[in-house]
Order: sequence, then C-alpha cells, then structure tokens
Amino acid sequence: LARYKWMRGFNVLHPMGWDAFGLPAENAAIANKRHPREWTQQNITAMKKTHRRFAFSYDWDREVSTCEPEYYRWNQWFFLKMLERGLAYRKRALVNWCPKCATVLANEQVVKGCCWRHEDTPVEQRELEQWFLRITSYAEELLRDLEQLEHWPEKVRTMQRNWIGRSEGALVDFELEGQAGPAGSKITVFTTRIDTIYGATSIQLAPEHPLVADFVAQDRGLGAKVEELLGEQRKAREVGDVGAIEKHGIDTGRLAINPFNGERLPIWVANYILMDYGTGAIMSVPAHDDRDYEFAKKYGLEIRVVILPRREQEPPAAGEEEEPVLPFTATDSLLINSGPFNGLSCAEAIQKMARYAEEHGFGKATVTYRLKDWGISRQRYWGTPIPMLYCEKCGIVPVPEKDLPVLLPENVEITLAGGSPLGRVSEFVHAKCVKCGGRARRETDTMDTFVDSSWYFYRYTDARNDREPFSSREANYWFPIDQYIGGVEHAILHLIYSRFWTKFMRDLGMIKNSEPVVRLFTQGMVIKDGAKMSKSLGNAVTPDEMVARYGADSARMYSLFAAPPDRDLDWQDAGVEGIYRFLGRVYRFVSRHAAVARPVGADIRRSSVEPQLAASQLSPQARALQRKLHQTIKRVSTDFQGRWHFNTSIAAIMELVNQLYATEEQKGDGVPDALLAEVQRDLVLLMAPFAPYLAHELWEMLGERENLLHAAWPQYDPALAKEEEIEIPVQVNGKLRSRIIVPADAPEEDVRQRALAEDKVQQFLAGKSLVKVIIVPGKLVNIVVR
RNA sequence: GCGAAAGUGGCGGAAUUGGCAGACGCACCAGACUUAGGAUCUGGCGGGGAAACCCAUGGGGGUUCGAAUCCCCCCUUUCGCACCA
Repeated sequence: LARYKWMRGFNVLHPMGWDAFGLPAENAAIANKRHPREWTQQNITAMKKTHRRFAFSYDWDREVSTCEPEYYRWNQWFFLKMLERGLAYRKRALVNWCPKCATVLANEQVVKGCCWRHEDTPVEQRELEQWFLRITSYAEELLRDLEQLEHWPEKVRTMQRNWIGRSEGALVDFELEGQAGPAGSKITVFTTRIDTIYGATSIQLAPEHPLVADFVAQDRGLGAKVEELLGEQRKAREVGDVGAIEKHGIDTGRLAINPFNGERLPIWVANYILMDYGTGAIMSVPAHDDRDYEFAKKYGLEIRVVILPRREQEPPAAGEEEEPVLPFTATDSLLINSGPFNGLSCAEAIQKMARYAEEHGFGKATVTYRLKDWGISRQRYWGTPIPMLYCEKCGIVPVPEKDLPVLLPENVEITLAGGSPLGRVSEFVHAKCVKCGGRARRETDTMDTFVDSSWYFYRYTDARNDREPFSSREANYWFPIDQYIGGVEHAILHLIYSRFWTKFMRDLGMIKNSEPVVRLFTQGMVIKDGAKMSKSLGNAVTPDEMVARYGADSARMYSLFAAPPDRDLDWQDAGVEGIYRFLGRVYRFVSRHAAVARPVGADIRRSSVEPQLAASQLSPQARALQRKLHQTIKRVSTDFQGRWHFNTSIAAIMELVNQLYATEEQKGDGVPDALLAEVQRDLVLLMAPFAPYLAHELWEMLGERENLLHAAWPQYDPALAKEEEIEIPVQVNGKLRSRIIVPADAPEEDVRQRALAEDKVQQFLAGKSLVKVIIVPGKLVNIVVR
C-alpha cells in the first residue's frame, strides 16, 4: 500500500514524513497478534527498502513511530494535561461497539450505523465506563475557525460544520406536578422555537431520561412499555436509520407546568426522542413542527396554532385562508394566542421570550452542538495504555508524570474473547496505588489510535526529544503545515481530532498556531469494477502484480495519467499496458540517439546543455522540435506548481515523444546533435518524477555522471516556446468556415484582410451584408453577416 | 427531504479566463516490416452524408458575434447530512 500511495505521487510531495501507515486493521486478531512496535518496525523496513530505491527527499533521521515508548509517554503526558484541565473525564455511557473489532468506537467512527472499518458490521450499543476527551469545549472555535481555512475543500468544511452541528435555542424549565423523585422536580427542554411555546400541548421525554426512571419507580406498569420504546430506538440506531423509526409513545399520566401560561401539559415518553441531543426532553408543538404534528395526529393530542403567516397587522382579505396549512414551520411570521407576545415576529419573540424566561428564572438562551465528546477507550492490545490506576481506597488515581510511560506488556495471550486483552495480564493489572501504596488495579483499556495521529506531525519536527513532546521552537518554525494530503474519509475523523489537539496544545503554550494545516488536498480513491481500494478493505487493484508485470514505473505513471489526483480513478489494466508501451518508446529512442550526447564533465547544475542554440539558424523542422521542447517544459512545470493535474503533464510529454519520432522518421533532417542532446536530457528530467527507474537508467545512458536527483529542473525560454506562425480559425456567424495561417504578431488589420479574402468566407458573404468582424488576437476571427 | 459535486466519442479523460469540442491514452480498423505477430513503425477513428454541408458536450429554454464553460427549469449519478427538537 505504501508503494501504491507513492505511485499516486503523494508521499513524494510530502516534505515531512509518512503517515502513521499500516495499522493492522483487518481484525482484532491480526491487530493483536504482535507487539505494535514489532509490526511497525517491519513496515518501516519495508518502506525504507521501497523508498531508498525511489528516494527523492526523505529525511530518515526524523523517523517517528507512534508505538515507540517515547510516543506512548507523550500521549500519556497529554492525557494527564487534559485531566488536569478537566478535559479528560470518565463516565458510564452508552457507547458504540463493533463486534468484529471487539472494541468501542467513537461517534465519528460509526458510518451509517456500521463500523468505519467494517462497513457490513452494524455497531451495537453497550453501556460501559469510558474515558472521554472534552472536544466539545472547543466546538465553538472548531466551527468558527473553519471560516479561515480557505484553502481547504469546501466539502470538508461543510462536513465539519454539519458534524459540529451548532444550534441556537433556549432552555426552558417545566415544573413537575405531583411527587418528585431523585431526578428532581423539573423538566428542562431544549427548543429552537421558544416563540411557539404557547402552542405546546405535551412534553416528550427520551426513554433514557432520568425522570422516566422516577416515574417507573412510582408506576411499575410503565417499566415494560418504556423498555419497549428504548428497544425500538436502539434497534433503529443499530440499523443506522433513526429517521425512519415509526413514532411511538406512551402517556405517563404525569403533568408538567408551562411556565409561560401555567398550563398543565401531559408528559409522554417517546421512542424518537434522543437522550444524547439537547436535554433529552422536548416541548411538543404540533401546529408548528413536522414531527410533533405527526405524533399528535397519531395519538389525538391537541393542536394549537400560535403562528400565522405575516399579514402586516391587517385582517386577511376575503377568501384568504385564516389558518395556515399545518404543520406551519416558517419563521417569517407573527405570533397569536401567545398572551403578551401576540403580534411579535418570530425572530423578535425568540429573543424576547428567552430573555423573559431568564428574568423569571425558568430558562435562558443557549447553544447546543451535535458534536459529542470523544470517547477514546479501546479494548485492544494495540494503542497507548491509558495511564490511570483504580485504588480500592483512593479511587481513580492518575499515574504521575515521572512514572511515564506506562508500556504495553510484551507477552500477551491474544484471543478474541471480550474485554481488554491487557485485563488478562495480571502483572500489568496489579499495581500499587501511588497515593497510599495499597492495592490498585491498572486501567486496561488503551487509547484510540486517532490520538496518535492527532499530533504525530508535530513530533516529526523534533523526533528525538526526550524531555517534551517537541520543542516549541522547532514546531513554531515548521508549523502550520503548508500542504496536507489525504482522503476525504478523514474529514470528520483525523481532520477534526487534529484540529482539536492543535488548539489544546496552543492553550498549553506549546505552539502559536491555532490550526495545523493551511492547505488541504483530498485525493480521489482508486475504484476497480466498482470496488474501492483502501487500507482496511484491501486492495481492489494489486500493485504487486502490476509491478511484477509492467514495473513500478508503468504502474505509477498510469495511476497519475488515468485521472487528475483529486478525482476518483477508474482503474483499467489495459491502461497500464499503454504506459508500458510509451516507456518502451522512450527507451528505444534514447537507446538509438544517446551517442549524440556525451557531455563529459558537463555542469550538472546548469539547466540545459545548449541553451543558446539560435532559433534563427535552425531548419524549420529543428525549430519545431525546439519549440515543442520548451512548450512541454512549460506545461509540465506549471502543472506541478498549480493544479497537480499530472495527467496533462504526462500527455504533454507523450506529445513531445511523438514529435521526436516524427522528426526521426524524416531522417532527422537538419536537427543538430546539440539540440537532440538537449531534448533527450530534458525529456529524461521531465519524466523523472513519473518514471524514476527509467529516468535514472536513461540518464546514465546519456553519459551523465552525477546523480539525476541533483540535476536542476529544466527551464523553458518563453521566446523559444513561442510560435512564429499561428493558425487562426475563421468563423462566419460563429461557425467555423476556414483557417488562415498568419505570423504570430500580425497586426489586426492584416488578419482581418486575410480572413475576408478567404474563398470560403467570400462564399458565405455573397448576397449578405457585413455587420462586423470580431478579432480575438491570436485566437480567432468571427465575421458577422446578415 | 436538505446540501454539495458531477454528467463530454465504444472507454479513461483534454479544453486554466466564454473563442477551432474530443489533446493524450485505451479499444477498434487499415497499411508497412515480417516465417509469424499478442512485437514495432505509419495512418485512420463522434454521428449523418457521395459531396457541399448538417448534427453533436444529460434534456429544454435564455444571455452573447460566439456557450461544454454564464443564467433559469428539469433529469440522472455520486458523495455528505437527515426525527438534532
């Protein structure tokens, strides 16, 4: 895979290092078979072997692996820093569980109800004690700063915006009538439409709402029905289609008081209310909310209109509907039936009513996010141990900084049995409490490996540092990253975690930047017969086979030629063969003509062998070749600097080679050796990024002594790239009728005369009157007649 | 349902700003060289037509001297979001 990624041409453009690649993702069994360090070492060795051969600009001294003890230490150190600042906490929660991975997943790691690595495996919901990182305390900033990431794809920014899901609204307390239980005596609802509160006709609670437990305690009959609702909701979640759930609810028989008008509203429990959004409780306003309307219709609840389409205070005209069509959810309207708030616009009412609630102590304006805290506990062998102890006497005790790192034990019996693999290693589990010296149990969960990837690139700047994660001086020199490359699949995973981590490190005073990455480029995926190629799902295309058959150059060059890198690539084996043929064509040409170019002792740092070949002294054919060369250098160079559309770069090189063959066919008439030598030399340099093996071999064949990698990139001369004569299409009324060949710098009047003089043009002019002649210099002539 | 991106020959794709639609490659056809060709080289290759010419960038309108490109409506595909209160 590493080779493949390289073939796509991305790693070579990455100045700092490689991705935390090769995490064994297939399944927990494979993942846990070996010590992560061993696994990674193996990968690094393989990478080095591959990259030495291809090597461009890697700095091997900076090697970092996220499973080195030093890396564990700093992960753990960061964790303790978060703990100190209240950003890491432990709670019992319903979490996503992938049965294949045998581990917990964060919300971000669930795709359509399935594990992000096993798209065919629905996640289950389990209740577990877990460690969480409070990414939500950065929600506002993570959202706001998206605005300044102007060099990120809009798509990724939108996805993050949606994921954070900011929503402005209000909290309102409804007092409970009757006996209160341990969960308290009021229900707090979250609403974005406080302006409709006079239309509320019931309260709906999530089945897991704490108050529901109180109700059940007081009314045994309720319990079973609530369980049923909860079951329906969990099932819908596992299927990943909460939206399609059929709404069900039960009346608890209890009442709550609307603080605005003192009305008593029935309290229901419903299967479509989610405990983990807002407060897990809503006020139901059937007239002005689609879902509430559907629910009220089903159960015959009262529907009360409190918003009317705006009518500028005037009575409706004759025949105009008095009542809006329900449910009426527009907000550019007026309040009615709302006591003192009648006649206000919705927007006004939202403000005033929230303020009113706050003044009277039963509510306030607030902001809610869809983003939830990041659950990082994983029940795997792979990962950084969470540095915590559970003491029988002292409770939860962090491992002190001086005792870090807590390392993974070496010899672990790996099975797919439930629970953390570390839990079965008694030497690891049994520990002494650092506070009281008594018996303590070590945390046996490890951290999500996304923790590793959240800051690995900072470590690259100072990989050998054993006193701190990295020095601020180094990091501030290098950061933020100018150009980051990866797939869109990390839009709300890695790319949001690492933004969070960066902001946290900034708040620790370690770095100055608030964002890790200035420019983000998301490359397309490789698709073969509809199947996509990925680390976790395996290779739809087997690079090794392609490499064995056609060589790495062909396979790599094809992958760049077949589509621009930001688009998905539809892999076709026949295409690789085409490139293979092209490379053969280049090889054969240079083999035949290498003898003209043996610049013994030539200065390798000069951009060309013979830059001063006077254009005027060349035969037309030689001049054409020279022009083509300079045009090609120009095209390839600008593609590298601009859009990275290497497919067109390669097409340009192919055109140059085609022209070389055409020239050769005509017996090379009048092409001086010096020119041919220059063309071949530059051709090899242009090809080097795409076909390095071949380029190196041809380079030697041309008699070059020094390493190709040290040679300067060829330069083009705009004057030599320029055409002396150009062909200009001549249109009549926008239709192509003729072409004329004129000197490139011909004055407009000449072009006009030539165009009008054309026979074809005259034919179309006959019997009509000339309206005007449009001349786009160097491009075209359009003659308008009527 | 909401949002975004895309739709160009038999196929992958070119056309950076409104200016020759189809670069480059694959596939296919023909020729050359050959004992042979699944090698190589050369040529052809959007559709219709004998030709002149006409038609063609998902469909329909529009702006313009001129539209694959800009605007409006519609269709299709892909991706993201979706009882988020």
